Amino acid sequence: MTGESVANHVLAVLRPEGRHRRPAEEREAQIIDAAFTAFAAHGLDETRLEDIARLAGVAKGTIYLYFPNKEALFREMIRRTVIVRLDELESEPRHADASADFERLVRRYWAYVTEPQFVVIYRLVTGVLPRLPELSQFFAERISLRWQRLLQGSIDACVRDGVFGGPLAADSAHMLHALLMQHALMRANPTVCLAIGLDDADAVLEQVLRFFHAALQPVPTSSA
Amino acid sequence: MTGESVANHVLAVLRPEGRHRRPAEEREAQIIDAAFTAFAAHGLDETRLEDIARLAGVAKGTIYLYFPNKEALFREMIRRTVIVRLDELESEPRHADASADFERLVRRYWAYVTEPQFVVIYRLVTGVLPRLPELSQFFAERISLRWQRLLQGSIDACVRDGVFGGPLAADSAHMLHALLMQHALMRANPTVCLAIGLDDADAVLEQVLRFFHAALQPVPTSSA
DNA sequence: TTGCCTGATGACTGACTGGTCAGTATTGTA
DNA sequence: TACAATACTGACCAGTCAGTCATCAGGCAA
Repeated sequence: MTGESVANHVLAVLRPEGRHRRPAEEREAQIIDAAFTAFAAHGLDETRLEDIARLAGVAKGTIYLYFPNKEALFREMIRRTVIVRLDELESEPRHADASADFERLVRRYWAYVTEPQFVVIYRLVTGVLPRLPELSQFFAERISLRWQRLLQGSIDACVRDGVFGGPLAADSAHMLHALLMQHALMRANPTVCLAIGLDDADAVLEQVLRFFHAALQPVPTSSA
Repeated sequence: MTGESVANHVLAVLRPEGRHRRPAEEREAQIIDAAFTAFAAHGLDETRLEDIARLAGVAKGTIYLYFPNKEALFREMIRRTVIVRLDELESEPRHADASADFERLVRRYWAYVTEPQFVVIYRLVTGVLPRLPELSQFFAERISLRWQRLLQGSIDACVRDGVFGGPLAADSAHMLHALLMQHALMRANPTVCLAIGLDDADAVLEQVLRFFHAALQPVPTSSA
């Protein structure tokens, strides 16, 4: 999940499966992966370091060779998971057609918040806020605000192209963000999902997009 | 916070401050109040039973006379806080004017999710989901779905009165819910709040309402 | 006043676990 | 082969805290 690099893979293949001398990066990745799985399943406090160690195929003490303590491991796990995925997203190319670009951006965002991983991280961070308030800021800057800026830029371009209009378009990214994010979170709850039919992720996205387009119609109805 | 009843207050005043013989209900309320404060500040795991006891002005053992264990206390605290507040909301009267009714309902909802208590409970529940999954269902049914049904009913009435229209109105409560809920959650994050100017709760609500009205304009622009 | 009843107390216990470190296994080098 | 270097191990320790229970004291009936 934290995407072991090709280099590490090569090393891993060259070296025997022996328990020693595995490259530090690979070890760290192993531990981070295990930490994600364990924390996702049980939360920060209910996860035993020994469980993470077992999952990583490593002794408990080994974890302390790479991370000063449990909290630091948690923090680093969050940081890497978020950063790696943002890097992926940043590599996405831009187009000239504002409308198509907007569509692609929104679909990318939707895919991002719809992945199970996202909800897991969101829950973990939310649950741990009183103890690690700086994570809140990190999350806000790295995800919420960054995305909202991207979206607003794309919306503005669409306004220039006449795809969007009306008095609300100038500051509507947070509306779109709210719609997408909240629907992604609702989808993670089976009770809600069943009750209001959010099973089909694509259908939900279409609905949200229709709604957003309706609110930002370029030609106001009451122009009189 | 859990709203000590007047009857309990009277009893409390009549009886001396002595450590014994306080009515059971009052004791429970004391403990629940203290639990809310403590859990809100530190989360489920980082809160010591002794801290709750101290806050409640009670010995640790006393808590076990009223609640079988820490988790049950937590669960009961959530349940009561949510239920009490829903009861308040249910007592709200209905009007004949659909539009005014809608406005009032939305404002009531906004006030509800905007209160600090709501975000606290939301965080606590979110953080503890892997351990207490039934809370998720409880929360969904008691808050999300219940509210969405109320909102949809009001929206439908507005459609009948010609206040709302268009093809999206029939199933738009979850859009409104998403907008309100997510903005309430964003407002709880100072970083986001500062960055996109959500300080003024009233202004945010107006913005959301304008957006929602724009999307559900009764006269579609492209009727051709 | 006496003595029982019962709610309340808080010192205590035992299980649990984050973190440590002396020791072990493996690799590299001479 | 001998020795050095070091990644790794896991038994252990010390601190923590949920939950228990012997004891206490206020209330009340006789």
